[in-house]
Parts: sequence; C-alpha cells; structure tokens
Amino acid sequence: MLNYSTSEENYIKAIFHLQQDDIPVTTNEVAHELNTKAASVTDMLKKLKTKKLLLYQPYQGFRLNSEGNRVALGIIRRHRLWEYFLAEKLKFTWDEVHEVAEELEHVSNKKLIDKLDEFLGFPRIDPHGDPIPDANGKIEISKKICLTALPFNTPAIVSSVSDQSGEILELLKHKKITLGVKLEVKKKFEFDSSMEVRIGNQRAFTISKQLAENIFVTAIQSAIKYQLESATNSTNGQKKKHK
Amino acid sequence: MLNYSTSEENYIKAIFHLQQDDIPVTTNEVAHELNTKAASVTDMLKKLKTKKLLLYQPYQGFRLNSEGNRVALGIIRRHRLWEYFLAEKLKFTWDEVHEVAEELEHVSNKKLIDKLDEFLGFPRIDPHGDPIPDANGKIEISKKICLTALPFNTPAIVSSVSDQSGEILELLKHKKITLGVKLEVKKKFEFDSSMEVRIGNQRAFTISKQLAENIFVTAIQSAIKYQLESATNSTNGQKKKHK
DNA sequence: TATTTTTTTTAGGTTTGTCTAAATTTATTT
DNA sequence: AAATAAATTTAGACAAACCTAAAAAAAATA
Repeated sequence: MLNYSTSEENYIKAIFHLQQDDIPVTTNEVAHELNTKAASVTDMLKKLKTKKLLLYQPYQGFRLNSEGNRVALGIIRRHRLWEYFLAEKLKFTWDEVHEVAEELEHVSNKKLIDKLDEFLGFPRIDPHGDPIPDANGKIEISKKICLTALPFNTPAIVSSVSDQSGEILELLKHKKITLGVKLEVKKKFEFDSSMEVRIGNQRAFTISKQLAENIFVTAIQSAIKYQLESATNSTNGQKKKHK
Repeated sequence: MLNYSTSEENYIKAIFHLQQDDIPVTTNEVAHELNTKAASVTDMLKKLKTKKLLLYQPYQGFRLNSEGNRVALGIIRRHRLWEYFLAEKLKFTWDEVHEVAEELEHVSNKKLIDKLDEFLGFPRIDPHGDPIPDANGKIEISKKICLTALPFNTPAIVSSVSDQSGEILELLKHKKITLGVKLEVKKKFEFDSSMEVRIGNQRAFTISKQLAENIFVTAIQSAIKYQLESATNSTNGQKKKHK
C-alpha cells in the first residue's frame, strides 16, 4: 500500500474515468480533463509507468493496469464517501459536494475511511447516484434511471435529484424521500401521470409527475457486481467487466 | 483570505505553538519541531516575511504578527474540530486523533469547517482538552485541571482523560462521562478520597479516587476570553494577552 | 503517395520546498 | 578581549510538478 501524491492521484483518477470503454486513453484527453498541458501529462505518464500503475508505450495511448485500477478505486471510494458525508451530515446541497470532496479525497488514511464508511452506515450510492466502492474495491455497477422509468414493485434506491432548488428539497423533506431511501412504485395514474410509491413497508403515498421526473434511482435487482481481479500481479492486468 | 500551502501552514502552526510566551522563537526550535533543517527554516522565514505574516530580522529571532496569528488560529480551529469529529463521531481513541487531524487540517474550505462546527454542536474543547477557536478566531483560554483539584459546586467541562485504556473507557461510558460533558463536584469523602459528582441536573453519583485522578476538566467560570485584535493592519501587530 | 495537420514527446526552464556544506554572526569561555 | 563554540544564514543542488517552444511521430487529406 504505497502512498501517492495529490498530483499522481489526480492523474490516476482522470485516467480511470476516461478509460471506461476499452479504447486506450490519449494524452490530450487527460490534459483537457485536468486543465493542464500535454507535456505535463507525458511527464506524469512516465512516472506512473515507472511506478507500475500504467500500461504505456509512447505515442500508443495508455491505460491503468490492475494495480492502477485498484488505486483509482481507493481514491473514488474516498471521494464518494466524503460526498455522502457532506450531503447527509453537513447538509451541503448535492451540487456543492464534489468540489470539497476533491480536496478531502487525498487524505489517505485507511482507518479514517473505513471508520467514516461505518459511521455513514456503509452507503452504496453517493449523492450523484454513483456507486461507492467498498473496502475491497468492490463496486456495484447499476444504471441510474428516472423514477418515471422504474417498473412496478421493483425496489430501488434514491440516488440523486436533478433539480437542486430549495422548493424541491422542501417537498422531498416533507415526503421523507432522502438519499439512499429504498422505495418502489405501486401504481401510476394515466390522467396526470402521478404515481403511488411506497418507502420500505410504510403506507404508499402519491407524488406528482413533476416530482417523479426529478428523482433518479438505481434499481437494486439490476445491480451487477463488479470487482477487480486480485491485484497481486500488476503489469499485465486488465480490468474485467461482467455484463 | 489567501490560501497557504501545507508546508507554509505547518511552519505557521509550529511558530504559533512555540511563541506562547513573549520570548522570540528561534530557527533551531522550529527545525526541531518540524523535523527539518535550520537552512530550510530560514528559507521559509523569508517567504513568510514577504507574505507579511512574520516579524523577522536575520539572526534576531522572529514571531508571528497579528495576521500570522489569525492564520494560525484558523489552522488550529480546523485541526481541533477534526480531532473532535474523529473522537466523537468516528470513535477514534483520544490518542489516535492527532495524526489524522494533521492531514485533514490542511483542507481549508471555510464553509466545510463552519458546517462541521455546527454539525458537532459548536464544541469548545477538543479531545486533548485544548480550546477550539470559533469562526472569528476567538478562543477561550482556560487551564486544564485534574478533577481532584476542582472546587465544590464549580461547573466544569470534561476535556481529557490521561489513561487511554479500554478499561477506563468502559467505566466512563457506563457513568456517561463523555468529552464535553458539564459536571460539578458535590462532595468528597476523606476515607477513600472518592467523590460525588453531578452531570447537569441529573442525580449525583460516586466516582473513585483512581478514576477522578485520570479525568481532566476545564473550569467554565475561570475561562478567560482571548481574542486577536482585528487583523486589518498586520505588519506591526503583536498578539495581546489578557491576564 | 506526398503533403499537411494534429498529436505527442523531448528539451530546457521555473517554482516550491528541501538538502549539504561553507560562510557569517552571535554567544560563551578561557 | 581573544578564542572557541553554537546558531544562523547564504550558496548551490536536487526532486516534483508544472510550463513553453521545438522536434518527432501519427493521422488526415489532397
């Protein structure tokens, strides 16, 4: 478990996010993502290759190897746990959390993060609806869908709200719809597109079309387990996706 | 409100802690405190003087000016709030919090810290019994005394415990004596030096001599307000102590 | 295919924060 | 007061992370 500088971590994270399909990442993409220059990216690529986090041949693009992916998931875990903390505990609005989490994510004390995770109740989805890797780097890939698109009787977790206005937050608070709440749709009414939803085993209640359109959920049933191969050998590893 | 680098902040903090009496701080003291070399300290002194945080003439020692003290109190506020968070919310033991707070303190987002303060209930004393500056840099100077030395009927706040063993923590938990609790001594028994204490307005209970010797409190009555002069002009300011 | 454009890398320079070794200033001893 | 010792500063180097400008490679186009 080596430690990496803030700068190294930012590059690792950027490359991780850019490589989600199997096309190799390019120098310019990273430069653009990090608001830096291509020459600086090349410098860092050499460094990350030396540190055995990156598969990289000059002019040929690059991608993280399995150790690089493992490190990236650790950073993302820290980032998303802090986002959750900021939104749930400190009452930041969901659009403010990212910037602050960008700073907190670089404090890389494992015990801190694991205890934070426990304190928060092991949340699986951050305020933007993205999954939070667990202590082993395991992550649930699950697509975020609008509540209007959720099938009947399919439990799903509230993961984000597109509109961040005070009005919608007030309404959500009144209806006790908060981040991470598990709910399911019981009925829809053609007339006004309103729907009846139920939180856990409580009694169902009605929400309007306008509200439902702004609520995004991740369906639990469809969540797919995703895990990196155990990162013992690293130079040739590729991340593996199960579909 | 400029931002300072982690390194600058560490020097500012070290100088603040070393200058508590009116004797100027020396280069070697800082070098020792920060595990660095005297030459590195000199480099930083020049920098901090240029940034108008420091009163410094070569070979003559140095001290923070009023702006420097203001910045230092901001860092100390962040440090102690995180320590409180780690101990109270994440259940770190009181001897583990310092190291982690050393990292968190450098995340200098004002809104984060003010919201954290609010979330924690505006604590005034950190897990080591040191006072936490408020959002204006105001701090209560109050000396930490052993519970055995607290006069009768004098409300005081539990600020630290010298022994960190599991046994004492278990006992404290049972007696509901936690950090920040306000209590007062009602009676002492000569025979075994046990004493009766009361938390808030609840019924009094007895604690042994051994336990009392390990509990440290800060007397509220004797707390003395301490505040930096308003830090508008900075080059000549000196911190002011009211005694 | 040859030429032009785009992308990437290299070369060399800057800033921050550190260091060692030498020079200077201050303090302490004889 | 002179000599020695200690503390401090200066000088010069180095690594990390960035930059600009030029060179090299790859891709796109005529």
